[in-house]
Amino acid sequence: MNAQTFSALAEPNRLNIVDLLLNGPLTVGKIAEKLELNQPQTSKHLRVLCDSGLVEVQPMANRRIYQLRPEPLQELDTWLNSYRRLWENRLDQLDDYLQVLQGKKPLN
Amino acid sequence: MNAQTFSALAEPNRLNIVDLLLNGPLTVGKIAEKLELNQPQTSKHLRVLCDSGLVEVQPMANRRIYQLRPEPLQELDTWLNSYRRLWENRLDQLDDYLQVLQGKKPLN
DNA sequence: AGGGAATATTCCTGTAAAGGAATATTTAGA
DNA sequence: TCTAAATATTCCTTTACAGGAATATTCCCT
Repeated sequence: MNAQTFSALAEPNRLNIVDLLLNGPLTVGKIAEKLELNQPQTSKHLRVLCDSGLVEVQPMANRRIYQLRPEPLQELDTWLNSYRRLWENRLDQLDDYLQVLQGKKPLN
Repeated sequence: MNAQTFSALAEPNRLNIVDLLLNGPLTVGKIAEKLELNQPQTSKHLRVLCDSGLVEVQPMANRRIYQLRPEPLQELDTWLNSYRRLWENRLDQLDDYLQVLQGKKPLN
């Protein structure tokens, strides 16, 4: 797992940008406006997100349109696969408990 | 989504610690040994992981045994749910393409 | 070609965080 | 109680990064 992805998402404004771009691509100006950031900071954060691969840019005349790239998040999802058993075990236990409450299973 | 989780995982040594603890709880000494870190740095990283909730500690006499806590990773998984459609769409498109190759579907 | 809008970059400053070295703390055992 | 092992904390230095302000760049439009 690439730590750079975590590093990019560790900054709250950048996390907000990513969450915002989930609704679709946006220009720098729109991002700055919606998150109440000034333009230079927004550009700088977008630069970091670009470098980490979380975002890509498509020039459209005067504007630069930023949109999400799935790959890093996909890698994150794959990485998480190894960890799911941590809570799936606990959910199994909860499931067992619920079955006990319903009288469907004897208590060990 | 809590940015602190990303912040904790953004440091490569800490990410390695988390990956290592997937195999089971370990003492500070064992972690330091396996990752070739010195003891104070290891303790400091574990402190950060504790503060972020990714890890918990259980004192056992002289030793302190660290183990993973599922909750932050679970939250991360939930957060990722919103993003999965980003690549599932692309997989659907790949699936479509494969069906075209097999002559099962007309090309639009 | 010149002006203005949208965006990127640079410079500066303050702050947070990582690593190294030394030291403090806790606990078991003789 | 004294010692040693395991771990945590502190102090110091260096580096990275975020924000603000100013400026540079790019591109459209007239």
